[in-house]
Amino acid sequence: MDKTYTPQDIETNWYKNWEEKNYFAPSGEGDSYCIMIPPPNVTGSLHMGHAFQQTIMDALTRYHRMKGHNTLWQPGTDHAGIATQMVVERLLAKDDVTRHDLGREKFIDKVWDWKEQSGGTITTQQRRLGTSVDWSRERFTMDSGLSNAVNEVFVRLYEENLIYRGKRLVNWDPKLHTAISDLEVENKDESGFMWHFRYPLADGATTAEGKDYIVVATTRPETMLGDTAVAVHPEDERYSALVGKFIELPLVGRRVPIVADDYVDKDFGTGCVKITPAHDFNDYEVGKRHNTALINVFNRDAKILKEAESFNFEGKAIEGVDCNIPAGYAGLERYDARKKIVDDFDALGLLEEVKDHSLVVPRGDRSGVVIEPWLTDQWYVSAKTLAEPAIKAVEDGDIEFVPKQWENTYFSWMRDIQDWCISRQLWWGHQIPAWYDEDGKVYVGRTEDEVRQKHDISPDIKLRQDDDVLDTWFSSALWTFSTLGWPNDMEAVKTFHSTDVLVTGFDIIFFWVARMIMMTMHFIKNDDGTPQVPFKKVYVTGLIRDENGQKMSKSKGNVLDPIDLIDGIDIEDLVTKRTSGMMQPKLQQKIEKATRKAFPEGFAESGTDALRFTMTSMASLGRDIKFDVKRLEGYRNFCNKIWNAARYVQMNTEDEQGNTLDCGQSGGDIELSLADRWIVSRLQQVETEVHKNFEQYRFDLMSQTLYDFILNEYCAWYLELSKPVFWNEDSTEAQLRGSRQTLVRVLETILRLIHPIMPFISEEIWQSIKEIAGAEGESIMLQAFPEADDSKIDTNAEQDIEWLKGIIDGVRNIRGEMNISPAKPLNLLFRNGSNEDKKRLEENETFLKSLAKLESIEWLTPEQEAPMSATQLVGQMEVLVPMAGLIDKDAEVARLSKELEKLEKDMQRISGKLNNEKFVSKAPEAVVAKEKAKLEDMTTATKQLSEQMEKIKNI
RNA sequence: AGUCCCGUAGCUCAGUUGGUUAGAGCGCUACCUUGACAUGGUAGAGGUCACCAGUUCGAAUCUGGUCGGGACUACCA
Repeated sequence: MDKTYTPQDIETNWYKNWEEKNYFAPSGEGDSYCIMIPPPNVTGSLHMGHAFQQTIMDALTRYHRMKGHNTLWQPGTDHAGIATQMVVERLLAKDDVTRHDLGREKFIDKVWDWKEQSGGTITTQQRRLGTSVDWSRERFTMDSGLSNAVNEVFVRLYEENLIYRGKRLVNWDPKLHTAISDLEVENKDESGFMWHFRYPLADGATTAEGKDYIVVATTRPETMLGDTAVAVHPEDERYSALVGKFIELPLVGRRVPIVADDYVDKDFGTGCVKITPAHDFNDYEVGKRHNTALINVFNRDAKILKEAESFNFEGKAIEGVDCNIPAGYAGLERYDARKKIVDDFDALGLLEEVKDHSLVVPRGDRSGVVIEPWLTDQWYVSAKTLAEPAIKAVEDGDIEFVPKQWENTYFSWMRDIQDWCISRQLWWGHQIPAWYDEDGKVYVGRTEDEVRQKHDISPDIKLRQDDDVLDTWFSSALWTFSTLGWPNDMEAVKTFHSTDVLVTGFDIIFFWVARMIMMTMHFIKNDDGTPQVPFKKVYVTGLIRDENGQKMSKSKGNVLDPIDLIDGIDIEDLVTKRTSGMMQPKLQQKIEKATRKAFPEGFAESGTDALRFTMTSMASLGRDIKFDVKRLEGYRNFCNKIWNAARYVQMNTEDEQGNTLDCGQSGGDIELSLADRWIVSRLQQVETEVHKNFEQYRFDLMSQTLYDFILNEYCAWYLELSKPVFWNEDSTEAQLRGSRQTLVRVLETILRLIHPIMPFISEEIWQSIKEIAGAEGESIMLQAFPEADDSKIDTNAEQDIEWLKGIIDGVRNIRGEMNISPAKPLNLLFRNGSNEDKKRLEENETFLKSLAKLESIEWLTPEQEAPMSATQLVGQMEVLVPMAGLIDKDAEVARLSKELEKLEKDMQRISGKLNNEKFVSKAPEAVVAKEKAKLEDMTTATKQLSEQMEKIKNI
């Protein structure tokens, strides 16, 4: 092994080796265990969230593989309809070409070209993380197999009347020219205005107050061109006489009825609401109840039409409705139209008031523009039916969320689920398998041929396939079974479905998790016809945030690239990376400043293992993670520590020529030291703990357990305790063999324990010690995961070590507080010890002398006068360090009084408890006994220490 | 408006069914190049567990409320 730990030297090599040897593929033996990767967007690159989630998935995968399961971690990417189309369009725009110039087919070819060239970015990056996914099974949502599954699902749902087509209001993105689902709309608080308009009453009607107009308030004046009613509350006395009468819509001149509807809030504004059913979701419902027309005034760019279009609620165009658009409006963009409407009302004296108003504005999550509710023909999945069993599965515990509170989120959405608009007016995606004849009649089938056959359509009748494609999430919803070969090849489905756990973020519980549950349960059934869930557990991770708790985003310039943390990056490159492509110089400066302040030196190389360990150590449940680079540094040092511990092991299991020494791998007498028995005992407990942590998805606790054991027990104590054995010329062969064997086997077990989290360093070290550890095999990743053997738990050894540590810590404390050089050997005196103490000292004198750096140890009899000493208590036993020439009197007095003060405080608290009648009578006996024992110990300790202090004071 | 989460050391966080001397990492202070490791070691300082009330012999932990921070959903034109 090299003297220094350099992760770069080992990581990529081992990954290549594993992948080439096909270790990631399922073994074909044992119970199956399967995780489906949440398919990253093919346009994407690796971010901290991926690193976090994939670390967890890989840890689970490696753990189960080592436990002997037939383990599959299924990789792949999704085609990201809008995002990908936008990327390619942007590239084309550089050459001044639009997708319309190319036409649909050529454009799609371009997208595939792009995918071939750049779509692999994220999978290359994933390999750097050490992910043990089965690359031979990699899938892409636009692959023929998955596309086939999409078609199949669409056709079957249509045949079951669970997919339908209709003219409805949708969330229309006027920039991208496509419908989007309600989930893709981000509602943001923004400030705007509330305009109060006077609408003149028709036919000479007047209000109760005698006015010849009523006042409506709106935040979107431009929609008034499409008003088809004015609504008031049925119980609003101010207006009850007007219900059934009309207003005359200003500018337009249309007669519009006044209707009563309890959607209206009497107390809000004037209590009168203009109703524009074709441009507002609430108004749509009101209009429907009163059977008004739907009047659309916008084109797909959200510009005003020359003439409005009228429809009924069946979506049919209707005649006889006044569709007049006043002069000067046609072609105006919606905000220009708004301004003109307001100006025109003002000019007519109909603008009563303008107020500042904060409102919620819907924006497209991709385009960022304001979404327009717009009347179009779209395809929908009727979700209610599908949601029912999906809700039940979680209620019954067939699917469990970890942590559980996310089930609330899931239920609240599912119980009020809306139909899902699945058609998108894009080119990149799964084109909807529906065909229209020349009369516009629709036929749905897997292929055009199937449609013709089924409906007996002669070849000379022209059929045109629907132009639209399906929402990307529609194909993602099939991910757990489409990737396994459904519907054609069911073998892998039978083996691996239901999958075991889904690891994902809460941000896509609705988008993906819920829809996957619905689709899967509808299509995948057990032999007895009961639905199969897509996964049994959903482990919901927190979000990774920046050092200030902000969400990471490119536009904020606060993203961390996991690869930069692994490889390191200097500050100049980091600044360049974060500010490149920024349009605003001001923002650029701000980001540069913040970056330089947060990371003045950039990042040092940490390696994948350290990053992964950092991820798991922060993975507590139900909490976002403020990523702290300092933690990463700490765990990089931890890796270094493991590396050096392994070097120590190697140095003590080889002679100077590099020949391996006898570690008992081929038999021979073995004698174990106290330290050996202790570390083996502790190891069993750690193993049990790690299994438990995996079961409960407590990767943070697992990391803590491993960190603590490796650093504070194996390295800090055990390795030190092994030195006296190896350095003692009197050690027997059996003793040497015993300690060497323990040393190397515990290390080997540690490596297997950390392997799921730190695959590279564990493999690298394992390879160099496997033989002396008596292990066989090509790779640590195929070894068995350690299982605890309770018969190796040795309570006596643990207590003896505690005793030993107590003395050593005591001496170290005196050295530290008294400023005695660690190099100075001390003469130690013991007094007031029990037989147990005496026995322990006899057995462990060499350990003590070596670790506490002692010259000599002597017992004093109780009556023997001790020289002036610094004192520590171990139980009742006094450990004395004579002061002559070493110890400052005042310092020792200060140290003792500090100690006494602490004791006093504790004693007060405890005796308070014990004097409480109720505590003694009601608390469990064991608790009372424990408190009593404590108090007794403290009383003796106080007595001993204060006597000691008096003596020193009186010198 | 509703639902949920969080508030523990200077910072980032653990603390599993109520009983600990409330822990870890980083940072800080002092000392130490000792034959795995200065990417190290040893010792130390640092917390009225946001606040109030209640349940209990006993509360960081359970209940209710207050304050503060955050997330999601739904929104009144």
